[in-house]
Amino acid sequence: MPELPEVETLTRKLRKTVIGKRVSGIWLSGFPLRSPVCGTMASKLRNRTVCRILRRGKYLVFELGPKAFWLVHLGMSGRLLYHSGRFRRNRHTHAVIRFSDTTRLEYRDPRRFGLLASYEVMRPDQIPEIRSLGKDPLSPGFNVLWLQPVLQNCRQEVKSFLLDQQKIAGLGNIYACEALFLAGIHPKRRCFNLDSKEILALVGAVRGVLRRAIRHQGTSFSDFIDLEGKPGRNQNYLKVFRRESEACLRCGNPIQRIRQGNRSTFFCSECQK
DNA sequence: GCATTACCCTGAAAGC
DNA sequence: TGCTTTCAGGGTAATG
Repeated sequence: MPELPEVETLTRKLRKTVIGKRVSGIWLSGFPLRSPVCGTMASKLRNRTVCRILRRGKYLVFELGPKAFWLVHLGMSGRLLYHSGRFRRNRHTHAVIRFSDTTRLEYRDPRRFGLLASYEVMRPDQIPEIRSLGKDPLSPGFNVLWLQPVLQNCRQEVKSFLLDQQKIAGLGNIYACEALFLAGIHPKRRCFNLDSKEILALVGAVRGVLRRAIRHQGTSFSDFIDLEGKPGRNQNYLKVFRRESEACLRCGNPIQRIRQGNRSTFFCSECQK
């Protein structure tokens, strides 16, 4: 399940691999993903050169010259794989970008929750999906000064707040659970009830879990692998996520699991108040 | 207007 | 062993 650290890991590897390459052709499966993939995408991007690759929240944005952007979201199970030799498409391959040097970039997505789209806009922030995103938690603007008034006006449970991409862009279930544990905040606490000390702890915890995960090249349970097919290592460092009934690494009490908004939440009822 | 819920999808795991 | 059911979760439309 690619969240910010996994997409950031991919972005960094893609920059080293495909920047400067010219697209000579695009193959599309024709299957719909989160929404249908527009067939004109291939003609819009053909003969263009990848000049910049950005990450915004969990989105990858490829800039291919003036007024040509390729937007990629990996959803739950999406993968981007780089091939310098021969490879076989499988039933979950939904796009293959062929470069003029014969290397290829393959998009696979078994559950088809991802998104592929092209946009003719001047800047990435004119792409609707990007425009609606909230604050990037690794940006300087993600701080107590910004977060405190936002939380004060919000009645949501803090875990649901952290998953809301229109508020904070890039956190998913794994890192929301981990950040709340690190900050010592119960996931069902209402946002407006958090005090300034807790908000300060939350800002630090969110940044901390994301930076650590990027250092470990992302978290891999079953889905995430990088450009060369290698898994991340951060699953070995998680404190609560998918550790139901196991001992809390801080106090020894069993980790609990509850359902919140159709998602599993893992937490320690002793350490998180 | 805001918060919550249901739905899309397929592979893996659990249950029978 | 093999079939059926359940679960996982990101984003969004529908509902409360």
